[in-house]
Amino acid sequence: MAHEAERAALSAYLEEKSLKHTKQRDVILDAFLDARGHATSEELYQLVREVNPNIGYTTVYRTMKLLVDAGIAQERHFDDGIARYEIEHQHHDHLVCLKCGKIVEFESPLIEATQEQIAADYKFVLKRHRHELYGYCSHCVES
Amino acid sequence: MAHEAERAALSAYLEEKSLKHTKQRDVILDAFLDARGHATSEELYQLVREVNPNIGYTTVYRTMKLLVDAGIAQERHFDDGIARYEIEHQHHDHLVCLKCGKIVEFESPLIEATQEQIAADYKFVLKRHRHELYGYCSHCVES
DNA sequence: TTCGGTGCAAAAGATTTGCATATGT
DNA sequence: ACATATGCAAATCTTTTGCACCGAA
Repeated sequence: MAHEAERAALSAYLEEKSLKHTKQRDVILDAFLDARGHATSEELYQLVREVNPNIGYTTVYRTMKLLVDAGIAQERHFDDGIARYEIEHQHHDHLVCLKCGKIVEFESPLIEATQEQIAADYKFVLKRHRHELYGYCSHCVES
Repeated sequence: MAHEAERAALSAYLEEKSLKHTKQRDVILDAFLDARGHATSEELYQLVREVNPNIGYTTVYRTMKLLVDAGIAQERHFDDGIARYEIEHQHHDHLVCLKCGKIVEFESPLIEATQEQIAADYKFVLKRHRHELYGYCSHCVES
């Protein structure tokens, strides 16, 4: 069975908070991890229903919120205003294709450093950031 | 009367598209320009009603969409998911205070250049970007 | 047995749309 | 006159909440 690290993280969080370990939470965690990031609530709901059609929308929302609190998932809003979830990991930003919707992650230490400098200039204590580049991917530019 | 440039731009756009020049559109344009950016639809609606209480929510939304199409306004979504409008201008990004909501604009040619480089690396043709730094402003850090 | 969890339906908040009426051109 | 604009109310869309019932510990 895959996803051991995240399963363990979830179990630890549930135990710490005296919350319960349910099969719905397992199914949703699996769906989220299988989706490999950037899945919307709707997409997760569909994936989850393939495994267990009795799980409701509400539970998907509530569980994703739980995973965010547990530090396993991160919620993001791109320009369409719909929430997407990705596996929590630091220091990366996104390129989004305006035509096909493809999302590519990138990292730039230079940009990271510059952000810190800018925050310092304005006397802000930085907590997080959002950096998205929108354009057309090589495939969509040609067509 | 202020806002000549934007008024002219709106008139030109209306004429070009055979749309009509109404007093509602004037009032909303004024409210938007007076707000100096980052106003929500709700805030614009309130401002507009001070001038003319008969103007409806719908017209504010429709007119802001029109201003966006005309290239006068730009719609942005920060992390709260509510649309905010700012006067169209290039090359700037935002620092947002997580406590008091203060929004500061900044520019960084270095970051701009790096973005172009990254897009090129991934063979993306860049159209626009969003770059927001979230943290605590100097005032809120102290309290 | 006891809380927390689930699922449904209903509520909520932001934005959009249908439609009859009003108004620029 | 005619086409577009407006304002209201109702509809949408995404997400949240209330509540009775279910199930993990």
